[in-house]
Amino acid sequence: MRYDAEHKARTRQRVLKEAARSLRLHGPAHVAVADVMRGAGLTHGGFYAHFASKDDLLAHAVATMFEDAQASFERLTADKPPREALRDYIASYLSPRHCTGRDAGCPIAALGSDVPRLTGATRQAFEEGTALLAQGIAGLLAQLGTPDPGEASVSVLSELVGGLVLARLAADAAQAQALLAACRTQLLKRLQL
Amino acid sequence: MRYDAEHKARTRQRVLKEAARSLRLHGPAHVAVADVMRGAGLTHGGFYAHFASKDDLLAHAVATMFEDAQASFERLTADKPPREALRDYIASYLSPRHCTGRDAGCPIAALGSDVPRLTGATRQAFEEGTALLAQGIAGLLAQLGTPDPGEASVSVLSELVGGLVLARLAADAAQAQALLAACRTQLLKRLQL
DNA sequence: TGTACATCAGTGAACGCGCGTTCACTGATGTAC
DNA sequence: TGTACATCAGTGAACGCGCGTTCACTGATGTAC
Repeated sequence: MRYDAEHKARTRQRVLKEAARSLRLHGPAHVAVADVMRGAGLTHGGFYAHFASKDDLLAHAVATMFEDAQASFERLTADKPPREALRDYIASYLSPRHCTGRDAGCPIAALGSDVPRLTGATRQAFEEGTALLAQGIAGLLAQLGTPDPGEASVSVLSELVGGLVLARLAADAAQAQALLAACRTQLLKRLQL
Repeated sequence: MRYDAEHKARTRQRVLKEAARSLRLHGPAHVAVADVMRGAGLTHGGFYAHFASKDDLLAHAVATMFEDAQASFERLTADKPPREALRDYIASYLSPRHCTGRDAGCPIAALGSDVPRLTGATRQAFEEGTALLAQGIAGLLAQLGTPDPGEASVSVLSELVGGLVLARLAADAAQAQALLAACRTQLLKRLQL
C-alpha cells in the first residue's frame, strides 16, 4: 500500500487511543488485541508491526491515559487563581460525567486496584503518572498557603480516587450522585475553598 | 469415600477461603478454578460438586470477603468509646500491614476498580458489603456528634480506600508509608480525633 | 519517460496454550435385608 | 451378624473456546536504471 511517512505513527496513535478506552472499560485482563485492532479499523494481524506484545501495548496505553489525565488537569486549572482551579478540578473529578464515562477519565480510578498486579513498564508508567498528578494538586495547595502541601495533596487525591471508585460501585445513579456530592462538600469544607 | 455430614460444608468453606485469597491477590479474571482447588488441597474436577460455575464461586467469595471485613470492623471497634474505635479503625486500615498483605483485607481496596465490570450476584454482594461498612463508620461518627454522619462516613471511607490503593501503587515502601501516614494525619485532623 | 523491482502496512489463516466445564470412574462407608 | 447394594465427594482425562502470537501473502507506490 505504501503510505506517506506519518501514516504509521497516526495508525499507532489510533490503536493506542482505542487500547486506552478498552483498558479503562474492561481492565488489563480483558483487553483483547483483536478487539482493539478492530476498534481502530484494522485486523489483528497487523498488530505486531506496531507493538512488540500485548504487554508493550498496555504500557504505552497507560502512558497515553496519564498524558490525557495531565492534559485534563492543565485545562481545568491553568490561568486560574489556585482556589478556583482546585474547586474546578474537584468538581470535574467528582462529577456525574466522570463517574458515568468509564471509557475516559482518571486511570487511577479506572485501574487502581489492578496496579499491584501489573509489572515492568506498565506499572512504572502508572507510578510516574500518579506522582505527577499528586504534584499538580500539591502545587495548587502550596499557592493557597496550605501547610505541608505534599501531605495534603495525597490525602485529597485519595479522597478523589476513593470517592469515584465508590460512586461507580454504588447500587444506583441516585446513590452515586449523593456519594459524589458528599465527597465534594467534605473536600471543599476541609480545604476551606 | 462417604464423609460425615459436615464434611462437604467444611470443604466448601476451605475452597471459599482460598478463592477469596486468590481473588484479592489476582483479581477476578485471574482466579483459576484449578488453582483455587489445588490451594484447598483438592483437584479441579470436584469443583462443580460445590459451585455451579466460576461466577457462582466469585459471588460467594465476595460475600465471604465482606463478612471478614465486617468482622474486622467489629473486632476493632466493639466495646470502645467512639473516638478510640474510629482512631483504631483508621490506624488499622491505613497500616503498613494492611498495605502489604494484599491477600487479606478490605475487598474494596483490593477489587474496587474491577467492580463496574462485574455483574449479577457478585456485583450485588459488593454493593451490599460496601453499604454495610459505610453504615458502620456512620454509626461511630453519629456517636461522636458529627453533623450529617452519613455524608461524612462516605467521605472518610473514600479517603481510606483511595489512600490504600495509592499506597499499594507507590513506587517503593518508603513512599507507601509516607502516603499512609499523610492520610492518617489528615483524617484524624479533619475528624478532630 | 517507461519498466522492473523493492518496500512495508496491513490481511487472514493457522497454531498453541490456558482454562472453564464435562464426564466416566473410584472407593470408603452407610443402609437394607 | 453378615452380605449386597447405594451413595456421593473427589479424581483425572478430555473437550472446546478464546486469545496472543506467527507467518506467508497482498498490493499500492516509491525508487533505480
